[in-house]
Amino acid sequence: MKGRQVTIKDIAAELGISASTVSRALKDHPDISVETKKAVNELAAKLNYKPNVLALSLRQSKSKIIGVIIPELIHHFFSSVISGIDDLAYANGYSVMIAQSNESFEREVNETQVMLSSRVAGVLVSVSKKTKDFAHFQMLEDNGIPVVFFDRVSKEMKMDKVVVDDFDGAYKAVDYLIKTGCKRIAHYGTSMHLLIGKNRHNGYLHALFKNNIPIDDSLIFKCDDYDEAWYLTEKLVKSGNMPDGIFAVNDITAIGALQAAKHMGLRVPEDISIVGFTNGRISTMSDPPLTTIEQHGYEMGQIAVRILLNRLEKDEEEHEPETRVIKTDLIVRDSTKKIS
Amino acid sequence: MKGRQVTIKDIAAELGISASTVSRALKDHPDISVETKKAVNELAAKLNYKPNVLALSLRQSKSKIIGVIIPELIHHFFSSVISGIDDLAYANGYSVMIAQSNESFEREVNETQVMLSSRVAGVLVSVSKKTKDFAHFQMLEDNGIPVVFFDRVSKEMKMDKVVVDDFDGAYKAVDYLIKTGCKRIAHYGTSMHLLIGKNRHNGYLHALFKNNIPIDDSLIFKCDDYDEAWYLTEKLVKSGNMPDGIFAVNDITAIGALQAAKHMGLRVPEDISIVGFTNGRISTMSDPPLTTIEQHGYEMGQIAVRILLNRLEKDEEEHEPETRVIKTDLIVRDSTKKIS
DNA sequence: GTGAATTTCGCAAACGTTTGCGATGACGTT
DNA sequence: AACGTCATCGCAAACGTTTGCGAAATTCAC
Repeated sequence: MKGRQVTIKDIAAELGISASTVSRALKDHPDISVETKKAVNELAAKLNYKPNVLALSLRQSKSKIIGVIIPELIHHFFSSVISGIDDLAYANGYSVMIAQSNESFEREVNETQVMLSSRVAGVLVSVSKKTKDFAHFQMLEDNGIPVVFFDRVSKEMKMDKVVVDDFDGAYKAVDYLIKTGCKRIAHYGTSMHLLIGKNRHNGYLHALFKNNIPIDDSLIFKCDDYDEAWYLTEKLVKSGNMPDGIFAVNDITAIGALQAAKHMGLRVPEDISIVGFTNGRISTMSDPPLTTIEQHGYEMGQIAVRILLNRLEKDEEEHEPETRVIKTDLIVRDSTKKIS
Repeated sequence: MKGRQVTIKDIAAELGISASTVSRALKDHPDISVETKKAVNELAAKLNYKPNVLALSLRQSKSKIIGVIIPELIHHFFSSVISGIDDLAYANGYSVMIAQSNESFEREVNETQVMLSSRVAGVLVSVSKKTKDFAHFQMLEDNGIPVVFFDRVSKEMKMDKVVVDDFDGAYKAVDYLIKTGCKRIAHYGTSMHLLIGKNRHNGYLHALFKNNIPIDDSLIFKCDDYDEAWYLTEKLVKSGNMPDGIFAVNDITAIGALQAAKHMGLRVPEDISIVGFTNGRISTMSDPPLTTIEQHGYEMGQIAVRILLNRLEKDEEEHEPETRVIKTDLIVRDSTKKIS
């Protein structure tokens, strides 16, 4: 059963014609007679011929593969982005090669080498938390491989990006907290060297400012996962310096805070309101279900692919980098009070 | 900036030697003098030379790409499997090409064609719910591309498989419910034409049998998602025919039941105990956190890769299909009572 | 100094495909 | 009869790499 795969030459030999004729016949070239075309197509179907894309790619020195580099596959947000990428890529005849950096800079660099080696058509990437040097991506561009960044981006890169409007999303979240009566709102945020962290932070600040609420630095924390949120929230309750609202940088963190608060005897949302960010599957599963910000990951993936494809078919010499911003939506559930 | 990529010929030309010498120098062939090797390696580093794997794969008619076909990327379980696949593949110098069938049979067939066209080294697949005909996978094998199935498999396929011990997992879950005092245990199950559904169902039955509890058909339901579980549980409570334990086929379903039960005024686990299956991220986020069965998705991915790689390096003519069964673990949380 | 052994390298073919160009033959036109 | 015009097809090169084989050049032993 260990069969070689059938090639154009096999068809040519069986039919007693040349490989070039078979090639042309298969793509309906006008130079080929109808009978020959018919014979070729029939035999090709019978032998279950599939073109060898390796040879094809080698010939025209470009492949139909889109590379994707992400920090971690298991995050719901990233898998929804990839889902969007895969669907649109598939619809356009491209395949998707994935590589997770596992938040390791070395591995991320290594993956870019692999992408280069594989001569992918282009690369979509969300950088790892540790990445502060972007030379490896520039290297891809220098070798003619377009790069489009999504979600996790950096300001200094002058390349195509598609990001979520984190500032506005954070603003909406905090503004809603205020509108529902919260006066002392904490922010559980992530590292500031990622734009995403900075922008959400600024959105938070802006909402306070717009509503004439003074900024209280003692309510702003670096805290971006479940366990940290548990610990921090527990400590806050014990300290007696409890806020009446929390805006967390992601759903996991929000739920950590939510559960800790409940565990400490607080009622959500009566005693404290909590808002997350991402609208992952888990946000509907908590008790109460979490008010959060929808990031439209699937659409983000599709847009990234579209930008890449556009650039590939344009094939221009110089390219003006573009930044696409995706609007967020506030999803109101029961971890916040209603607007009265 | 739109640069061609550096090839072995470029190095050869610049150094005034032949391409074959460069090739041999790069892989430390003994035929090449130390000085030449040094010169080649230095220039290769300077020019940032990366071998073109397309050409390489074409030459030895086999690539270093592992294809993966799955129903849906966004399921936590599948993304953890892929994570395991990717990590081990990466460690062995392979890349991973993914393709989601979106539970569509046509697309699944199509993806196998793409895999064949891409001349991948092997394919790992979890079949779609709609797949009842496996000819397209046999076609891959006939063309010399090994296939390893995981999780969603079918009995009649005589190929390599790696599955979770669903029967035993279900048994453990239900047995635990019984040991903690439940007498009337419902099963929210999935379609029986997937082995996974049948095995979990049988595990449920076996646990009842072993504990001398009569089987009550009115407690067995086809119900495998969040909304269905909500609706069904609500109906059960209203009917007054409420069970005191539920074994659900997955976490999502379990949480749907859990929330509906709470919403109807029942206490979990005092009035009703609930066990899920998968141990996804969400199972820690519900209130109370869900008792469930750990499926070891990450390990499953790694094992699938290992089976594939073994087969690739063996390269034997005839191959005896192997089935690996992964043991599950019961994860006890607070949606069930304690053993007294 | 001769022959043999050894070191170091290049030639060319091959993987499967595409494509510019030229070749062949049939046919029609003068 | 001589020519041009088509329609149909094949040759060969190219993409980047590996590798068997042979060819130089050098070294060694006598």
